[in-house]
Amino acid sequence: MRAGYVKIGVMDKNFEKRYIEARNHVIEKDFARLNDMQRKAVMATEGPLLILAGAGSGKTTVLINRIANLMRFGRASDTDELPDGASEEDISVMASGGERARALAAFEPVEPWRILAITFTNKAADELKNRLSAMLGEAASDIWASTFHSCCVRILRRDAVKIGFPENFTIYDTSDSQSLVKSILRDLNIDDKTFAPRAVLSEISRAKDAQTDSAAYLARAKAMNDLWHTKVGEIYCEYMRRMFAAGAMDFDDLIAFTVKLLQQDADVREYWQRRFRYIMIDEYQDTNNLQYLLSSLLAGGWGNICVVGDDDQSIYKFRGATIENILSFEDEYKNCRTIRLEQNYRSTGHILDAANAVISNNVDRKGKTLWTNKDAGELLTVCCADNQDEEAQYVAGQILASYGKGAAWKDHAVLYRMNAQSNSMERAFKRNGVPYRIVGGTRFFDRAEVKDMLAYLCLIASPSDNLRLVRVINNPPRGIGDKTVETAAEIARESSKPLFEVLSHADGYPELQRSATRLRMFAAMIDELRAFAADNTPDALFDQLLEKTGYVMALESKNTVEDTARAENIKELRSSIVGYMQESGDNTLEGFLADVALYTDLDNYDTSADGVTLMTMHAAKGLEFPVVFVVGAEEGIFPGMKAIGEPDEMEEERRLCYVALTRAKQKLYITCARQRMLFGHTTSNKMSRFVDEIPEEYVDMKSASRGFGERTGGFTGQTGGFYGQTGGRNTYNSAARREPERRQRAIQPPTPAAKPSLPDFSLGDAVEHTAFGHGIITGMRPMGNDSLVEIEFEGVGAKKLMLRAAAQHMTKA
DNA sequence: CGCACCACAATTTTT
DNA sequence: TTGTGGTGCG
Repeated sequence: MRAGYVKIGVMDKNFEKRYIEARNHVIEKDFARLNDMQRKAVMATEGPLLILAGAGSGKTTVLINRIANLMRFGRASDTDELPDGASEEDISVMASGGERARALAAFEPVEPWRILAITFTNKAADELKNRLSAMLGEAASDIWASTFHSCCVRILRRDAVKIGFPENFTIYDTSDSQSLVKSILRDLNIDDKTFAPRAVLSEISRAKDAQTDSAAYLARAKAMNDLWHTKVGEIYCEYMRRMFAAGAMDFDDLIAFTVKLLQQDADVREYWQRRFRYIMIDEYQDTNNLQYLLSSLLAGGWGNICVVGDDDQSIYKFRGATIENILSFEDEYKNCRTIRLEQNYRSTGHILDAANAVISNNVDRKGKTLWTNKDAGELLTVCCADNQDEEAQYVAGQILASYGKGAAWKDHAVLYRMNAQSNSMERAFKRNGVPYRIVGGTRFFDRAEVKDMLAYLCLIASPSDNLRLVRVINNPPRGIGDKTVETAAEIARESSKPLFEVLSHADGYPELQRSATRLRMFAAMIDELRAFAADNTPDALFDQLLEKTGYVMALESKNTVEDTARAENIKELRSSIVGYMQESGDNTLEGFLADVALYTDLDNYDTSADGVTLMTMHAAKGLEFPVVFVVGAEEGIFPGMKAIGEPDEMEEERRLCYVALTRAKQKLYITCARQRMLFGHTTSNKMSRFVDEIPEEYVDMKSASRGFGERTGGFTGQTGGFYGQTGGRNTYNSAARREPERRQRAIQPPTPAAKPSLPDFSLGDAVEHTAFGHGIITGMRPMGNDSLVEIEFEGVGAKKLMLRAAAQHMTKA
């Protein structure tokens, strides 16, 4: 009981209660569209809050509405306090509703810049920002909605000096770190087989996550007499030394140094703790130790920390996420409230039941059961194909049929465990004329040419960046060989001058005599560009850079398809520079470079283009599609080989399965292949245990096999299917079970060779296609033992299809 | 110094 | 099977 309202309380014991009720009523009205649990989460503003949000339960909606609540009503929805001068009249005004009621209900509305919302990906942060400004307008732009990393960069930009870094520190991405480790290995004469850069880096990363600095790491390894770890410790030390010398931080450092800064500097800590009154963290199940420390440090002032997550969707253990953070949140924050969001708005009943059934096999979880108001919907379809090509053909066939019934291509997604599995899918889609888009693979900022140009820009911005210097010094070729660079680097190290300095005065070193002119010219060019950068905007600098370095010229002179694509990418990079300047209003090169290292998401897929989405199950997290195909459901693929026999790993795979299944809104297919060729070897695997974990009553079993249901384009005529008939869908293993039919099927090579004759279509034929409708064959060219046909479809236009595949979905009209 | 050829390995991925 | 990285030759 606070002094402020005691006098009123004495006068009327009920007043306080009635006031709060009226106030809550007003606030609730603003969030009437939420369900009870969601609203509860929105209105619980004070203190630690754990929101366990199941897949598709409207998590982001809750986050956004919670922020809206804070900004409109402050902590009114979650406090017993009454404003000074609260009166009986206020209650009646609030009861009457309207704008005045809302104004009265507000209790210290929160300024937007006091709210921090942290996500993992730029995409999620952008989505949050967009939805916030849609709901709250202009004021939303002052909310800190950012990723862990960009949040840290903003904090570090202010005080990096306090931990010994220049405020314009550069950020190394993973491949920068890799090259740095590689060059360290070379310089220290360490074998890169026993000390694979990747493994070393992940060890360093783990050390950083545990807040073990390089000296401590090395000391401990030495004390334990562990050779491998000692060597890694040495590499770690050198790595940090060079990072520091270059004024660079890697992704882990951004967080580790921010944590360090906050831990050791009370002024800085208090500044931020005072500033952020409300902190929200999305995808909390994906946080690692450092991120946990960061969040609790930032929340240390007001203690208003709200974490949102789903322990069942924790699928990033391999990159350091510790599920313990969410599992132990309630122990960590004793006065914590926990709210479960279990109503799912995404999927139909059977899909949810299946997902629930699968995930219930995990032991280590908070426990949650999704439910829905929707109908049971269609049964899941599980389909076994003979091999991966047939599997892909089946998927393509189902999609064609679905498209034929009016669905858009982009309503469909194909999810696989490994990127390598996309190949067969891609081929099948090409054969059948299904437009598709692959998400993932090599990202824009990982392309060599883009990295090259960025390296130039980094070098211009900071002369001490040896790593980037080495990358571009002979790119395009300038007659400066590795040997020369090596020698120059040696000199630089011994005289402890920046490498760039040595190049500028190359004539002064006899060892560099031979290429001195070339080195000097390179240095002069960079100097010139640097001078240009001083009084020009980054986009102008970029143009200048392209011209001076001759990079694009070198590409154009080659004139192959790849090089044209590279030139395109460089243009794309230019537009991202312009984009940065427009969006941030900042036109410094340093600003752009800092941003770009964190913004790898440039090829964020445009949802406008209509096409089937192909991606890994990991990449699908957070997305949804009306129709989802989970392919490669085989032991050894999914769950992967590495997980079998490892209970923890298996649980993670199962969570991945849960994520995959819950992506589907209306229809879910699970497919597998009896035999699969992967990495050049053919294997035959059992059906995934995850399929077994789905109760049979939710599943329609099918077997995709040549000779069945060809014309219907998807074996839809075969209800029950092979395993349905035998009732033994839980075990198909050609070694263990010996029905002749099965063996025959497994052995029979389902190659086109088995069908030597081409389907009977010829030039000029009118055809009726499941998906594309009526058309005329306007072209036909033999290709291998197949034929490439060109068909002019009415309303759809010309399509190039492979005859064998197309014939499965086509009749002569 | 550039190019061609061979060996080798290959979950999952964001920042 | 595919992509990458290292080596050896012209």
